[in-house]
Amino acid sequence: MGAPKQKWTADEEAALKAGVIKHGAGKWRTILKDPEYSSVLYLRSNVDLKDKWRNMSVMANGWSSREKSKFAVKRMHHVSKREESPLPADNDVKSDEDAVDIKAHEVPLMPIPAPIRSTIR
Amino acid sequence: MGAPKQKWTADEEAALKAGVIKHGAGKWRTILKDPEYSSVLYLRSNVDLKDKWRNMSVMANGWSSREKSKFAVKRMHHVSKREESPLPADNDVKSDEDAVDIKAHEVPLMPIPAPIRSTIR
DNA sequence: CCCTAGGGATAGGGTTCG
DNA sequence: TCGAACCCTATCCCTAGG
Repeated sequence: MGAPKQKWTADEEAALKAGVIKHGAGKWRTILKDPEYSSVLYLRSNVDLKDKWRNMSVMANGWSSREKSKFAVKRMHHVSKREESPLPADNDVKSDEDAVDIKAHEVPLMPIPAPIRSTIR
Repeated sequence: MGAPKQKWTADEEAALKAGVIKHGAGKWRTILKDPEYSSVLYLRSNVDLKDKWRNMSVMANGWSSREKSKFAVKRMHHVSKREESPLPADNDVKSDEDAVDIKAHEVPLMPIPAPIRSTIR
């Protein structure tokens, strides 16, 4: 196994971000073929770009973290949810009231030239 | 309180091992859906199988309880920038250094039928 | 056939509990 | 303190649709 998992480097993320700004989100193959970024992203496939962008977008949305202060931690183990319950009655109250601190990204994570996508699939 | 942690039984371990022999390591979902093992492993998730296999593998790898180098694990967050140079001279040539000297087990711990990892990413 | 979007599975690090 | 069991999620895989 040469590369079990290729972690994205900061350079690659920057190149992807720049590529999206230049060509637009969704134009993965175009970004990949741009000689400006191909030198950095040549290890990645168009699908990789898509996946990474999805992940970055999710992170930007809500950090939804679990790193709470030691206070107000009601994260205790519950009863066994093993036992194969057909009903997902698993109501885990996360109740995050944390203030989502914006990372102050100089680049908006979803520029998207023109999302002609009106109909939600 | 109930069962915070479900210890693996010998039956489950045997089923897991058999499943890996039959379907290959990494095919956790496939093993789980195999009716041959689902009767034993139905309490486990595919992630559980993966985790357990990891533990078993670690055990098999030569575990010296001896006083070895305990230099520890000063693992600071060091951004492993295995950055690729503009010259594609580096092709991730990771030779297998694993001298898998499995002798104590009749079952190889990594059979892996066929990693379809052929296409360069 | 190639590409993209999306869902789902896997790998590996981190955390918790005994 | 350490390890087994469990959690989190970035990355990878598979497939439908265009």
